[in-house]
Amino acid sequence: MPTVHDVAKRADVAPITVSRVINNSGYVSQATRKRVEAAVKELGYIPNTLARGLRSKRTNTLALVVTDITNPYFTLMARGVEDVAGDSGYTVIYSNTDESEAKEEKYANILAQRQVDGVLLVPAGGNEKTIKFLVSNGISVVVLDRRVPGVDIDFVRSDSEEGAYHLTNLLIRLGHKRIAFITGPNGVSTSADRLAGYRRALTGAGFKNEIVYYGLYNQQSGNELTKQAMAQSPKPTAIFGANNFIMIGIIKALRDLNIYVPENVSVVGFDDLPESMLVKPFLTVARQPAYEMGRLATELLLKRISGELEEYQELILPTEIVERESSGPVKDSD
Amino acid sequence: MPTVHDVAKRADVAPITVSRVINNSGYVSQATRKRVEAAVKELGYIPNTLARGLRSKRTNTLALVVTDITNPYFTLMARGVEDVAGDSGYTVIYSNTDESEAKEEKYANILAQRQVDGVLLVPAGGNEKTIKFLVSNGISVVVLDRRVPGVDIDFVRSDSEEGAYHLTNLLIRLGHKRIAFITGPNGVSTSADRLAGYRRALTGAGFKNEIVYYGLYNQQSGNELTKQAMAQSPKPTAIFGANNFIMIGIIKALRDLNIYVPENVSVVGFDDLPESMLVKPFLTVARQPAYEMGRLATELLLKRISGELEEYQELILPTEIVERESSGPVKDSD
DNA sequence: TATGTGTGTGACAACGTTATCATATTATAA
DNA sequence: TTATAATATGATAACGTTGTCACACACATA
Repeated sequence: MPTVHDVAKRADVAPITVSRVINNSGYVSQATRKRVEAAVKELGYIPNTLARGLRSKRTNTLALVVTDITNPYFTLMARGVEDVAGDSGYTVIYSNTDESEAKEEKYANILAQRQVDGVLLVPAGGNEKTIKFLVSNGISVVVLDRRVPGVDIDFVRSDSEEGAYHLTNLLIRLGHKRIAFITGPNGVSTSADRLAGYRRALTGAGFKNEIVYYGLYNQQSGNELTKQAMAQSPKPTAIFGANNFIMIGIIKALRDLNIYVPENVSVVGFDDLPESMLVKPFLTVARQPAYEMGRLATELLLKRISGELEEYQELILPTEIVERESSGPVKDSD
Repeated sequence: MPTVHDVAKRADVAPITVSRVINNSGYVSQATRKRVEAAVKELGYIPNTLARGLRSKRTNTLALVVTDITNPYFTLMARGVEDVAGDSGYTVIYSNTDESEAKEEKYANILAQRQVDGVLLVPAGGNEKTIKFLVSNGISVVVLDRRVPGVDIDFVRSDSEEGAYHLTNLLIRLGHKRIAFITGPNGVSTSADRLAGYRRALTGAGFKNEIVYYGLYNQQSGNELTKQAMAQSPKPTAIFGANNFIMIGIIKALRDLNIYVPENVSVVGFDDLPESMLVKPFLTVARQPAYEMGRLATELLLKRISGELEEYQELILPTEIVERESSGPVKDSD
């Protein structure tokens, strides 16, 4: 492999001049630049990012740490991240925590070893440990999707409370009075915020009977909790799933129970599913602007890295209610 | 940030001994190891992978280059890669080429700069340029999913020809005689192989009327070509989509045309869709063992990197035919 | 004419780690 | 008892790049 030295020798300049040419920094005359560029091409020179990073303290690498990259919500977010990062010459490393703080810490350690310039983090728990660890190792952090109380850092998320409020109100307007809320882990802020929105809507309508099930943000959990909910008497006439996978679990459970949606039970929830994978979109949802969140968070992170930012930011984006077939008026008998 | 030197000073040893402890290499006495480990902990020492890689020539990084990581086929493959890589202490970088050779070359260059130890490549075109470039830069390569003729390298893919043959035969057994084949780009080997399987089945049944449409491996292309196909007279009674996104395009086009599946037209194709995202699996498919392919390819790559392999391997895994509701017997009138 | 500013180039050292070679001690085999 | 191997530790240099400082020249300004 040729190095700057080889290129320098061939172009009859000092290595540092080669560096200036490939980094487009400092002063280099047109003639010299041409000679160096020719030498680079002739030798097939490829700069070594390890040596670069070691010396310059910048790796042009970001990390996106999410709970589950196969969730289309995070996949779309990743696209937003990738697009902004790529345009600025950054490479992105992805990691999955599966909602485990242990995994999160493990990855944080790896990212520190790799000297990434910044991390976009969807925190697995409410724990601030990872954030502090990264920051103390000189790595900029933007927290995505979730709140972490009492930490001075940049945040980007959508308005879970407001989205859940509107979604619940939609059900109430359709005449539903017994609305079950099936959500994720108790300690995760999105769970709490969506629950708060659901509660605000119920309270606003004068309802006192909240029906809440905590579980995990996955299909199986949604499935099991739906069966629990539908075993009660009287049954709920509508179910709110706190994320997309939970919603699918709900729909499948209802089908197993021979309960039609929306004729017998309405279903709504958070996060859309990708049109590219569906024959027909069916679910009424509060859609989070995942791509935009990824974009904004990355732009924020890059500014933070370059030091152009003073105060910490907290960006909260609105959700969009998309009404489809899974929600309908309550049956008269209910 | 503390370095090996700081740790060494604190543990009263030479830096190289610290290196031996954290790498578990060479001889270190129990007592010394304990002291070093204590010092590492006390100082919060984190090894710098840049320096490590620069000196040792190994970065413990692999890259997975696919055409579209949002395709669940590749997402599942990525999981297989990640699992094996993670277990062996490797980090994985992901890149999307969107079937563009230009992007592929761009990423190959970035990966070379980053000194990755190996690349798992789904080649965008039939071009061997990228492969040769990587190999010439000392990077091991395993080619996934597609053939590239005339290149000495490791291959892992599934048996497209055989899968397409069985799928087509399934339609023939159901009485279909006019079977349209909607596929991806002409130059991509999976297109060619699946077409070959389709042809072999037709020939075996004595049919002469192949109906083939080339396009892209996406929903829109599947959609448009289906409308073309259904504008012919006589219409096909079954359509074979060469991948999952094409299939979804087919289904949507048929719905737009008020054609029922499978009552009026049967639909089959390659690649399954993730159960986690579907309310109800519906499509009859040849399922490729994507996770297993990812696993095997990564194991192969790691062996190739460590030099324990002599001859180049070519692993071809069988597909699994999953019969569901989208395929049914042809109507009598046809 | 003296001074300052923009331009162009290079020498040197350092980033943090580990490969390589060297040395010393202890255990084992001949 | 001597030779040989296994164990334990360290000194030195090198990986490939760029930050920092230095120097030289051209031109403009006071």
